[in-house]
Order: sequence, then C-alpha cells, then structure tokens
Amino acid sequence: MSQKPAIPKGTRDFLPSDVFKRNYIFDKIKSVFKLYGFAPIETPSFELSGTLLGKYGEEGDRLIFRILNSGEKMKKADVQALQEENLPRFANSLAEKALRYDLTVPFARFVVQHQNELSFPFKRYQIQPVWRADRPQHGRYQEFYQCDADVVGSDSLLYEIELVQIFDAVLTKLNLPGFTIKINNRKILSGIAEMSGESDRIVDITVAIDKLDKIGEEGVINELRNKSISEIAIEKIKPLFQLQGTNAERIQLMKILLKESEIGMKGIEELEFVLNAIHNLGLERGELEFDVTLARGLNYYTGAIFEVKAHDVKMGSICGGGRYDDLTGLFGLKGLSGVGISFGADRIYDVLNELNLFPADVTGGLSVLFVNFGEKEVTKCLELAAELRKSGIDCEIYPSTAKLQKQMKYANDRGVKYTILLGENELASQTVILKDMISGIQTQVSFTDLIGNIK
RNA sequence: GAGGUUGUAGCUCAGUUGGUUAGAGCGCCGGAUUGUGGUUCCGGAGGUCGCGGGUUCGAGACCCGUCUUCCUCCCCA
Repeated sequence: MSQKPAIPKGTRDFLPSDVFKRNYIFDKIKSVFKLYGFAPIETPSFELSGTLLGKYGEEGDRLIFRILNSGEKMKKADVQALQEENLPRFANSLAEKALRYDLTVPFARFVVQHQNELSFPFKRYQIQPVWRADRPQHGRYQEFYQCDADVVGSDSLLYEIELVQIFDAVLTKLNLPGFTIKINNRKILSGIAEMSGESDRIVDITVAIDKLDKIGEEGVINELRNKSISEIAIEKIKPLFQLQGTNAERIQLMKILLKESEIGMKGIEELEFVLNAIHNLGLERGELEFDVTLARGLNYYTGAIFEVKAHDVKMGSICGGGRYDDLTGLFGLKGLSGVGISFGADRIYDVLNELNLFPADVTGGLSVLFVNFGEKEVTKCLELAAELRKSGIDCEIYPSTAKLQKQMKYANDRGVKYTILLGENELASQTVILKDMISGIQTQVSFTDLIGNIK
C-alpha cells in the first residue's frame, strides 16, 4: 500500500465525466458574464508574497500557501528572525512567492499595473483555481475554482443591480430550483456600530452578529460580552435580532434604528435603491433578501455585501461578493471603486450533484463507434469516419478486431449513441448496419445515406 | 491553528475477548454465445489490513508516532 500514489489533502482528480460537468457550469457562468459585458482576463497562479499578505486579515495570511525559495535564494533565510522566534518574518524570508488565495486581490494588482491600458469602468471576469491551506471539510477544498466578475472604476449602484441579476441568471440557467441572494451593506453595519457607541469595534460586532443563524441570539450576546462590548451597546444591538417581514418592512425598521447615524442611513439608502430596482425588475428563481446579520469576513468590503445560499442542501454559501471602495488603494491607486461577485464552482458542482441536476447528456459520450471487422472493412470505415467528421459528427474506429461482444461492451461503457457494423456482407452490398445503442434498434443503410440517418 | 473521528480488494463495507490460509456485495477478466452491449448463469484474478515503530510465543485487532478521511470550532467558496 505504501507504494500507492496519492494526492495532497484537499485536492481532487477529475475524471472525464467530472470535467464535462465542471465545464457545463463554467460555460453557463461565462455565457451570462458575457451577456452583461464582462471580458475575460487571467493572472498567474502565484504572486509575490507581498501582493497577497496582509490583504485577508490575520486568519487569511495563515491560509496562504507559500512557495519555498529555491537555489541560491535559500540563503536569504532570516535566521535571526528564527532565533527571535519571529516565525512570520522568518517565513517571509523563506518564501518570496505565494499561491493566489482568491481572484480579487490579484485583480486589484492587475488593475493598478495596467491602469493605462484599461478603460474604466473596467468589467472583467476570471475563472481560475485558487488555493487555501485550510482544513478540508465538506464543500471545502485546498484547491478550488472561483468564477469572478468585477467592475472597477465606477461607484454606480447600477452594477449592484446587474450583479444580482447575474446571480439569478446563472443559477437559474443551472436549473437550481431555489436559492436566496442575501444582501446587506457594510455602511449599515458601520451605522450599527456607531449608534451602539462602539464604532471602532465594528469587526468584532459584525463577526458576532454574522453567527446569529448558527448560534442564536444568546450565543451572539455571549460572544459580544466575551469581546467586552458594553452592555449598553448590546442592548442597542438586540433589536436587530427581531428584524422580520418583507425587505421593505425591514428597511423601515432599520431607518428608525439608525436614524442618528449618517453612514448607517447612507447604507440604507443604497440598499433600498437596489432592492426597489430588483423588486420592479423581478428575478427568475432567486429570492433577494435583506439580511442585516450578513457580514462576511473580508475586511475590504465597504458597500453592498452579497452571499448566495442554495435551498434544500447542506452547504455553505455558493457565491459571495460585495463593493470595495479602496481595494486598489492598497496598491497605490486611490479613488477607484469596485464591486464584484464570485461563484464557487466546486460547491455549485457538489450541490448540482447532490440534487441530481446535471442534464443527462452533459457527460458527452462518443456519438459513433465503428466496429472493427478486419483490414479490408476498416479501410472503408476510415473513409466513412472522415465523412462523418466533416459533417461534425464525432466518431472512432475500434482499434483491433476483438470479439464483437467486447467491442459492443466498450461502446456501451463509453456511452456511445450509435455503433456501425461494417463486415464482409455489408462491404459487398455497400451498406452498414447502424445500431442505436439506446433503443437497440438496427437498421441497414447505404453508405450514401449514413450521415442522414445519424442524429 | 484547537478538539474529535476514520483508514481492510478498483468501490462500498464485514472481520467476536489478540490465535491456522483475512471475507462479502458490486466492479473487473474469462466462458455459456465463432456477427451484437446494457439482463441471466458458471468460473477466475485481485489484499505487506494507510505508513513507521512498539508490546506479545503470536497483531487487521492493543500502545506510540505519522499521514489521510470526515466532523465541530476558527475562517470561508
């Protein structure tokens, strides 16, 4: 057993049927991105460590895969830092490069670097794998694909509307029966922190209330206390837990709660604009829900925050996104607002698999297999195969004159739609036997009628 | 990063308090069927019991370490 090969934890191999299914998801996502005017870009799998570190908070840094320096660069190791037990600095001296952790930060770097070649607002999509040194769990991998669409260079709320429509369009196209698009606004969260008198504790407060549906009201209050948020503040936060009813009703309540907070009211105004627009436009299958407890950990969001959950399946969020006013600021380009969303292709894959929502023909089996009867017959098969391919019909010839039984079984395993039997008798009569592998029906057709009988 | 859990044939899993030669189903290969697959029947191959060490006359089973699996926390797609 020790000789058996293995792959690292949290990674997966993909068989042809898996890749067909994944491409099906990618194709739907791409087609919608394109409909909304997004253009594709790609960035390297790994970036300079400095580009990534410090962008995802302390937690995030821990989850970034580092690439060990090679050759002479090994000598750059900061041994002194090791002796001082400053492990982060030691690690940085050992690894100048790191695998990308998401697509957003590399995109920000990309925008700053190519700012003079881009016209703004710049709309890009990007479908590439990312890597996280996380503990693998259900729906959680160390290597997985993200499918991002972002707009940078405009603070127009029209894009928030577009992105909600994209969530809806893609997931509807993928035939997902039900899903909730949760929306919130970071400014509302700031408003909450402000009116509770704990403005500088916004992260602790939001991280705590984000867990409401998981640990309940008591749990959240305990966590707030543990983080030494004042009792007065907690009393002021409590009404949030009761927030219910339609989006419009929730908005009205929040307007009362946050009336003292300028930034909070600004957030409500933005949110209301998006909710109203979507309400008027309507969604296909998605439900848009204002969820004040939606926080999301990434600290670069400044406006709208999105998260999508599929119904009837135990799985974390399948999409996320939000507005970040100053992401490129980290790389020295100020004043460019961006907003974007991300589809978690691997989680969507798992959900579609679990709910059995992949179309039957997605695995794209071979259309036609020529059974091999011998040298003379194969010569004719080669000619016919060339004609089929010219007409766009994919086909193969079985490579050897194995027993017919074996050849038929192979055709069956490959999911072949038609087999063509061309033996001695058929060659003499200029015909083939065309067998429909699903119905089992065989028909004798002439060489010239063959193409017309396939499909 | 913390705690727990799992690992036996290609796959899913049995395997009693430690005791001969480690089993089943499915899959695979061959045959029944020399020009017919997906059904049936018969036969066969395939395992250093995750890996390393220890206890023992004897370990798949017990102990330690390690890797892996899944789960909770953390965080997230």
